[in-house]
Amino acid sequence: MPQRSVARPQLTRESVLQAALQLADRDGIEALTMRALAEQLGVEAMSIYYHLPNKDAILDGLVEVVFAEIEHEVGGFPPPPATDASSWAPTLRERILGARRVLLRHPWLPNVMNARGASGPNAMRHVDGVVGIMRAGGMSHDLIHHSLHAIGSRMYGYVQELSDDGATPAPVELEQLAALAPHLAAMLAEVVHDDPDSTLGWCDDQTEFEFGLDLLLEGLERRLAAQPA
Amino acid sequence: MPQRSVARPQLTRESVLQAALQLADRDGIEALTMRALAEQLGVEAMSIYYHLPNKDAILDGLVEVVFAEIEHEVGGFPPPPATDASSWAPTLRERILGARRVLLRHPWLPNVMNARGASGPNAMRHVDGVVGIMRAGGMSHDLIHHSLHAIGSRMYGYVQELSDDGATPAPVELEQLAALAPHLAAMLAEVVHDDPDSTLGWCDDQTEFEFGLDLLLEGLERRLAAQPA
DNA sequence: GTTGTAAGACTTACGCCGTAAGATACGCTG
DNA sequence: CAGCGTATCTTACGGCGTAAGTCTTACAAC
Repeated sequence: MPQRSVARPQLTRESVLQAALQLADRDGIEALTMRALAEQLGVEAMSIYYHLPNKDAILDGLVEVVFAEIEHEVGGFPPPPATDASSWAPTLRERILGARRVLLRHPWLPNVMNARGASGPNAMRHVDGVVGIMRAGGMSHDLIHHSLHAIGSRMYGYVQELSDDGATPAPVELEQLAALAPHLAAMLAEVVHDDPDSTLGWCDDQTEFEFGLDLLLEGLERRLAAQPA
Repeated sequence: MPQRSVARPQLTRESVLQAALQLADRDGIEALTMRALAEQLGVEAMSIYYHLPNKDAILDGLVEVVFAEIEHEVGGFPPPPATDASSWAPTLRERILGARRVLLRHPWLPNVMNARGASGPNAMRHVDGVVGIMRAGGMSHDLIHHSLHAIGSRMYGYVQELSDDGATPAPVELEQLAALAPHLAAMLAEVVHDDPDSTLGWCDDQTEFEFGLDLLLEGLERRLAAQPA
């Protein structure tokens, strides 16, 4: 009846993801169902499956789309080479605040990342940029590693420190990673190598948790000491 | 046929919650469906609804059950009166690590709290204990307020700093809260009062976010300075 | 032109989910 | 024995993700 004219795609992976983003922003992530998404696209639900294999792929795609938005917000993921070694902290601060600005536009995203992870290329390059900034400031890979855990909640707007596995990258994956995120790959290579029993769970979650906790407690003690009596 | 003998309850709110806890721990939170839970209890799904109004009530109940477990782990929520004002940080540290020990046994719980919140009495008394510890250390209510936001992710194993509303308690609720969580209520009374436009969203999320972020960045700068060259 | 092929949509249906509505079995009190 | 409240079961509905198969169209080869 509606006289659909061609078989050239009006539906694409990109248009689906963009519609999904709009729908989630407008009505919340729980309103993002295959049927609702199809309706927004003027199409039947099953038609989406030609372009994306399942709903999880849509969620993963959304994470990547938002990281692309973050990249634009912070002016590109490979940060400009630092001219001043002491400027790493303000640089990092601005980068994290920029990411937060984007996440505030998509407040449902942290939950999606929490459920599905954030291991696409854009997310990786974001982390890589952070590692690069810290590296330019003179931090060791080991300290950077701890720092990533500590600021994780600020980078992503959430944190799940209770993960049961550290998601050890296989050596093969590590090579692929090097092309995409060289700083991150270098850090992993060194930190994993240092740990003799690196079969799995190469992060000691308890240690990382206490590292971040002590950072905060020390800071609070200084704030307390500076408090007007 | 199975000759169920009595109408005296074999099912209770408590037995349902305990079975739900077991099921979530064993098979993950996504396996916690009304039908699976009923089967575990040797009962039909709809029978559960006599004791709990819906599934969300079960999730809320689980949060409270786990906070009771935390209370037991840390030796009671009203912390013992501090003998030494400088001991607040180690006391708080131990309390947070204790909570983490419990959350590690129920790794699905942070996600539930993220989705459903943690506003039951046990959760409130937990926060109240933390406020009490900080208060005994000499912190102002204002500083305590900031600190709660900063350590939120450590207290709960997660953080959702992107909430859109600050959940302003109505004055009536505040009275009820005072009975349950006096330290927390005192803090809220003061902090909310200080803010002239306290109609809703009395926390400035951006300020709180930057407070916690700067705590971490300063700490990392000190770690970097202490790093062997 | 006719026909083959494959892209890109649609149709139908299945097994899950939470739960509304109501029926049923039992013990207790009059 | 009648009636009532309690606790459980039965049935069914609408919505979910998606497996399987079908239909329409554009285009290339003859």
